[in-house]
Amino acid sequence: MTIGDAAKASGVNAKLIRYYESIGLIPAAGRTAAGYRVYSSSDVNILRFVKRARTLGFSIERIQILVGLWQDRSRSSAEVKRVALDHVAELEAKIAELRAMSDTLKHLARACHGDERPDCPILRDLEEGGGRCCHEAPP
Amino acid sequence: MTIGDAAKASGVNAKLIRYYESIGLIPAAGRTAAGYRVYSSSDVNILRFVKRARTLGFSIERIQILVGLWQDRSRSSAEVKRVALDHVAELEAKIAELRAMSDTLKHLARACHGDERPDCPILRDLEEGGGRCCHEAPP
DNA sequence: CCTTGACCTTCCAGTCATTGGAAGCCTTAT
DNA sequence: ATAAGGCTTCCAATGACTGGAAGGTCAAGG
Repeated sequence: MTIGDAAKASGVNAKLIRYYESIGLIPAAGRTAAGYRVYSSSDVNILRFVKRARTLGFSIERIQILVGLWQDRSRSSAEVKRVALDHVAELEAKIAELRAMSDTLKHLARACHGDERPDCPILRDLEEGGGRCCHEAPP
Repeated sequence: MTIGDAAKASGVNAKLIRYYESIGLIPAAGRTAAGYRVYSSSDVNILRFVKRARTLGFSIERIQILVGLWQDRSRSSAEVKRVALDHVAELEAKIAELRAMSDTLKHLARACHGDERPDCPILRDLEEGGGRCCHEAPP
């Protein structure tokens, strides 16, 4: 299989396969006499594993660890679970951060007339730093 | 005010202030005879505006627009609201994406014993591409 | 045999919003 | 006079790709 075939079979872009090889995420592929990379079906399996892990938002660094555990027959499921739960914790933290941003903005947007007049609570919040809110009593 | 004073007053790092100037997000500061940047309190206000907008997750590109609308006395609040709601839509899309990742992983982690044995549903999912799930009947 | 087109190769640059460092000038205090 | 600290510029790196240029290789068709 050439890199194009491996790309089709794995769903990972040929360019990205070369990149993954260059950073050491996947082992260096064999070569033909002309220098073309050659892939086996087990190489494609690794690529698919990586692709699925990226879909679940794992960083390249953690995927390195997961691939290592995957290949290690004497791994403990506890190790895998810990890597996964560390990632879940990061995802939840990010979600909470975005949730707070979105809720604040939705609140401000609801208070904004959205007409031709210039008066706008959204800009007022940005101007004042969002320190206080319409629902809070002054100190 | 020097750039260090403006940084303290606005909460924006001096390095970042220079960067914002270099990309044209904020107007170029005046200079002393020796070439030091000089800031006024209205410059600090712009920096605070930018900082607050970044805290709400707006991209630099959208902040350019928001700063423009903020300075424009003949703006309509509808324009501001549209920029804000576009951003909210992006935030919500990102949240949904991360939510799906997190839920899938939490589900897999719950099914994982997390002990010394190598058997692990998380790795099985990554191997198989997550195409099917333990709750689904085979075709 | 030659050309065309579709592959493959490497290397370099750009994305986004910062952050870090190096080398050198300016100001203030001792 | 000198030391400390702040200021200046420019270059490089981050993560995870993506794009393009310049050139080598391969199979089919004329």
